Amino acid sequence: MRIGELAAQAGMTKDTIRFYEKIGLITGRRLTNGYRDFPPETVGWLRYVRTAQTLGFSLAEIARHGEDLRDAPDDAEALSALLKEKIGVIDARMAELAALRADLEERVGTGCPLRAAGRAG
Amino acid sequence: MRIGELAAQAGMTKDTIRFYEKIGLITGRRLTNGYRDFPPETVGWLRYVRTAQTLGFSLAEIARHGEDLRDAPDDAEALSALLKEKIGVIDARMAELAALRADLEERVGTGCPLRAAGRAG
DNA sequence: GTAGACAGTGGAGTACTGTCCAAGGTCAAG
DNA sequence: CTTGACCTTGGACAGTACTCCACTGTCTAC
Repeated sequence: MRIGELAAQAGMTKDTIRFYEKIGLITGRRLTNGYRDFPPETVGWLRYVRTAQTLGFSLAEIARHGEDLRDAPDDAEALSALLKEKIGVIDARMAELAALRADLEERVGTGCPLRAAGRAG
Repeated sequence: MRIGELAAQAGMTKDTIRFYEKIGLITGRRLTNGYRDFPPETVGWLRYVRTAQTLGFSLAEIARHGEDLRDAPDDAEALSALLKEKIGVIDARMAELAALRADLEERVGTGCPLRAAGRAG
């Protein structure tokens, strides 16, 4: 798959994909004419990248996730451990969100504006 | 409260606070000697800012939240509506997180690496 | 062999979010 | 009246994540 099609399927620009390749977030072989050639799974990976990104992970972190998982391909236990670690991060983030949500919910009832937030303010 | 104490209580640097003032995220009066003077609620507001930020909201968005709430101070209904809207955003984000989490959980079981993710890849 | 769609490179520029620094003003204590 | 902790400003710099541009090469079709 060449860069144009990948860009279309992943919903991002070619420039973005070249940028991601430059920083090591994705890798691809080259055709004899120099064109990039990506395997179809890259689409899924790029979608995962977008999701993780909107959830607050930096590209560097996401790249590390990918490497971590790539580095332990034949060790199911290590892989599980890694995935569980990521799940832990997500759980922490969800807990933060839940706390913020509860905060706002409380304020819906009391009509107390945001600036008076903060339990120790 | 002067900038140093605010910085200490909010857990950020004075520079950051000056930056936040510059972009309109916080406002404060000035003492006669030119020093900034912040009301104590600013601590809570800054903590909210940090939380919202780690949840993926930009400073511009957060500033808008603040303005929205400031603009409807005496209208309890409008305020509730705004808070509910923010809660909706949080719920959407949590749903995304939950989906990502489920994705990873499934992979913990199957040992399927990340790159094969993406339902349409 | 020329047009047009695709691809490549390198480098500049942008927006956001800070962070650091130099030069200087304010104020309380000794 | 100096020292030291605090404050002011303006501006330079940094890291992240793109985005755009000019110029050039490749491939397909006519």
